[in-house]
Amino acid sequence: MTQPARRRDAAATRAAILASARKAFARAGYDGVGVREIAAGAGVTAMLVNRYFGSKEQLFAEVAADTVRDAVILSPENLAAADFPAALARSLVEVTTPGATPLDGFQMMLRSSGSPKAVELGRDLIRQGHQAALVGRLEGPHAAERAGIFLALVAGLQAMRQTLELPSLAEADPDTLAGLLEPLIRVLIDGPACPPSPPR
Amino acid sequence: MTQPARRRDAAATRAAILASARKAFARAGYDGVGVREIAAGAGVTAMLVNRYFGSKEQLFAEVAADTVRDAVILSPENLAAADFPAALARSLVEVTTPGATPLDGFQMMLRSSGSPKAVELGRDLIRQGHQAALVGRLEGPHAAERAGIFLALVAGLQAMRQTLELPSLAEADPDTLAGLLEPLIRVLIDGPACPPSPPR
DNA sequence: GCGTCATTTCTACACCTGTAGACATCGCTC
DNA sequence: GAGCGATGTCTACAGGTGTAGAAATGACGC
Repeated sequence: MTQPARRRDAAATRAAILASARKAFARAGYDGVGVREIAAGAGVTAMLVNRYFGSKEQLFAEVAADTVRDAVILSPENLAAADFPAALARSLVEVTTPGATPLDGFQMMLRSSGSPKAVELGRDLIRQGHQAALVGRLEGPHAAERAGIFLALVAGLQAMRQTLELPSLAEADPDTLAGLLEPLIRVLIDGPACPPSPPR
Repeated sequence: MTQPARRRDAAATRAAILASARKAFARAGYDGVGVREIAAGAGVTAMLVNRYFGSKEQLFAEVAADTVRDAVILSPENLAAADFPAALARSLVEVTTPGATPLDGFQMMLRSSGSPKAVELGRDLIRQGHQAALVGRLEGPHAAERAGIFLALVAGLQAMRQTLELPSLAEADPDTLAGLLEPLIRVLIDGPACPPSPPR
């Protein structure tokens, strides 16, 4: 199964454990996966996991921090996009597509939400990572709340499309979905442009 | 601790177990709570739970079905409201307020999303319960997708406000939040009224 | 008052969990 | 080639899980 090419390489082993853990945590959540299973996915023994990361909890913390760092929705490209709402809508659909799992961070946190420690960790990571980046990009009042609503939309879509696999969203046409989401996000970012006064 | 008033009452005992399970599942998710804990909350023994419900899984199924039946967002009053989007926004904020837990169904499903069986159950319940009701109320194209997006918004807000307790949403002013959500929901329900062509 | 059945509890069993300590083995350096 | 530290495995342990069967205890009808 696991290629025995790497015989004794601490860095590679560590990375293999991290990768296996990330996949496993995203699939089953903190409580849903055991250390032995993670270790088997990396081709090592359970004890080695604790030897490298101290404990399952610390391993989870490291994985969670990685997922936040690798986030793609609020990437520099998107944050600098000319049409910010459109870029967000497109990324949002891509990132929550059932098959692909480029953004496993949110799903991992949602699936781990039964564990208080995982929740606490996730709150801090999301606040310091995603929310801060988005608030910096928003203008107008209630930036924090609006950023939070956007993050809620991300989390909810992820939950409904990837975790719960609600058919109407999971099997929807990506372009249709993006087309429906774009005006929503536009309202959230630019404000309800139309009722008070037609801009431009 | 638990009042020994009820000595031998099958119906009351069953109800007590259901209530305890509902609270426990909403708090910690399917995997996060044990049968013994649920039983203790109802003042009985663990075995009685299995005797009444067959297994932990069947107990969860019954609890989940109850929460869907008791849902309040898509209540008949809201579905018949003159200003549908406004009513939804108001209920949405109420229902996802951190302290109160009137809608524990979504939170329960989110917290239980590590368990495949719980997920499958939740998908069917949400589809047959909430989504069907909302689709029936929507006009225009892509009603299923739009209903799904709204449900995603509900789930996401619940996750961010009650489960993760993201400060910018959990501690936000309810009226501010409702004011921000209303135009979003309006776009989702009435369509982007302004750019293409004023309907009606 | 007593039999009888529903209601409840006790004991127990495999199984799984995260983690600790002792042991083995590989690979580099001198 | 020998030594030695790093790297990895084995065995084990408490504790917890859901669940099955047997035993006991209550309440009701005759």
